[in-house]
Amino acid sequence: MTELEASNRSDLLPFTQSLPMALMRARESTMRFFRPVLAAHELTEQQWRVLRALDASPEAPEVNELAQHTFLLGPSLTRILSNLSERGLIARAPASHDQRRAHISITEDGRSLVATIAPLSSRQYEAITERLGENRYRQLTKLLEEVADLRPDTEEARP
Amino acid sequence: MTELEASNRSDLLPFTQSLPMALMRARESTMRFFRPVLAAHELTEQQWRVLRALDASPEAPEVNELAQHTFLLGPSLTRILSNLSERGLIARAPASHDQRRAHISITEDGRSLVATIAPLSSRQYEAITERLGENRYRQLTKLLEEVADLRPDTEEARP
DNA sequence: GCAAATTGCTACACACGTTAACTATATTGG
DNA sequence: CCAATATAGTTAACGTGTGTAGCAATTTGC
Repeated sequence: MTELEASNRSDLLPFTQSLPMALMRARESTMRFFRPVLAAHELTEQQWRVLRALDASPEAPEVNELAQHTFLLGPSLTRILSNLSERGLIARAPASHDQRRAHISITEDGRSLVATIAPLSSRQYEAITERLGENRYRQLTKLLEEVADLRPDTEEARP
Repeated sequence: MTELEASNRSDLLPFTQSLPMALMRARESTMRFFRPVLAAHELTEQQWRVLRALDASPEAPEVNELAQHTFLLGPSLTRILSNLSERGLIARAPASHDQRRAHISITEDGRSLVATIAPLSSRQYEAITERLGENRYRQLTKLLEEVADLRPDTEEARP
């Protein structure tokens, strides 16, 4: 036991048992599998998520829709789309009936990049699943979904 | 099934089953419990981790040691310590035998802030544990530790 | 001893998460 | 019709993660 863990004046959980911390470290570990693959193609994980979503989408979605499917917030997505657009991996087309909206589509360059990275990415997933075991993997994703659905009830100050 | 999930040209997992995504969303959910508490005192989660670690430490640790215990990176910790120092919540003292090192300690103001927030934080942990059930909670933290210990084996280019 | 390598920490660049403000376009109500 | 409101998206500001580079103090190896 180290010095820092020895005392606990404030009656708090040690860090290793703190759920947010444990989640962050676990995510960090899994990302260590993927980051090298993506970095080799100058992509961040979020950029990759966007490309992957667009590649899988049969039609060009609007920004809002894309944000929901990639779990990105508007401002982040705006930046990511600017970046990907400059690199010619995606394209934007204004909606005909509503000038506020824009349809985002993946370009041929974008598609071939996805096709290049996809198998490498899959291999990393397989590596993780193997090490963890399919049972534990399924167990974990199930628990994570439950946690993701948790909401604080003390939403005071609701107008 | 939505449009984006319908097709999957690249043979990849849908987003909701991607482990890094699931971990991120789960963390996001848990943080929704704590953020209001910390925000009320102008603290970020990382700043709170540092204060909590210092409060629990019997002696003033060096920056390196503190980084390990809070799972923060050096550059991040540097910024956080500057911030907390300006606010008078921590103090730095150069090590006597090695001028590169510095010992970080929590001030009385810092301690009283921790004492104020700690019970509120604990209440949020209890809320999460209750909703999830103690069994699931333990199960989850155990799995997360296993995942956190995963390392990619394909560390090519090892000098 | 003193140059070379190492260590502890900081600075900087780039990207994302979050919140709030802002612009431009559409829609609604009187 | 036109003002008031709502919506889609962007911009701005701040803090953090990651990676790289840098500086100063210390240790090492000859």
